[in-house]
Amino acid sequence: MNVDAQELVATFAKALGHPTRIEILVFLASQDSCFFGDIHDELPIAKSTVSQHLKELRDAGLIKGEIETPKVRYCIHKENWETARRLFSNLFDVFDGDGLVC
Amino acid sequence: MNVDAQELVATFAKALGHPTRIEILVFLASQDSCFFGDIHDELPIAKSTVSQHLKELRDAGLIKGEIETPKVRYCIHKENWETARRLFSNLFDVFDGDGLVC
DNA sequence: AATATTGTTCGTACATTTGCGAACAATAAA
DNA sequence: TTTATTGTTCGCAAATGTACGAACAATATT
Repeated sequence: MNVDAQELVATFAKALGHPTRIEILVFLASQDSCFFGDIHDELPIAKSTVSQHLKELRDAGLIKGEIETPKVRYCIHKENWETARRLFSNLFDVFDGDGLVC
Repeated sequence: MNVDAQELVATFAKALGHPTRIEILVFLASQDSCFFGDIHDELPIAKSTVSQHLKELRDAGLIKGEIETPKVRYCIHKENWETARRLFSNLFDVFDGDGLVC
């Protein structure tokens, strides 16, 4: 696990570090249809706040948003999702849990 | 992945969401000896800041700290580490990547 | 052209995070 | 008892995060 990988996993983790964003991701993963409105309907918060959370997930690379005027379809960013899966897997594997004094 | 699990994974993710904390965890995982001073020596930041990061990791349950006067030994919290590993694994598994329009 | 629909962006308020040095507490050593 | 060692806690400053409603932009509908 090199420094770049550490920074990347920290970036992903930061984006995952809010319950609402986890909820959004789980919802996206369960849906074929994933317009902004569908996501907003699932959540008890203002649409501007939903939009902000989506932007953070997008900036981190975990989701994609494409305009289908006048709607916006959001979805998991497949490639980066797999990258994140692998990075977290690697992170948790750095500790094997045996042979250490602690 | 129920709501409790989602909140817990968000808590873990938040704690993991800083490069310094990732670095600390990777270092702890690689060391038998893991006193505060050893961690501080690895990092280019003030000891008060290191202490804060350690507190966040401890509050999230990812590490344990035990006093061995006058030092403090830190280490991975094995059980919670495995819990986190499983939760992240479950999270990434919610998206199978096939059969979705996105 | 006026209106409706869908989301984003803006402006604001408040809370949290990050970082530092100084001060402190607890024990060990001189 | 004084001094040194080891970390934590405090107080502060600056940056970032969270949430809201209002305003806006882009297109579709009437």
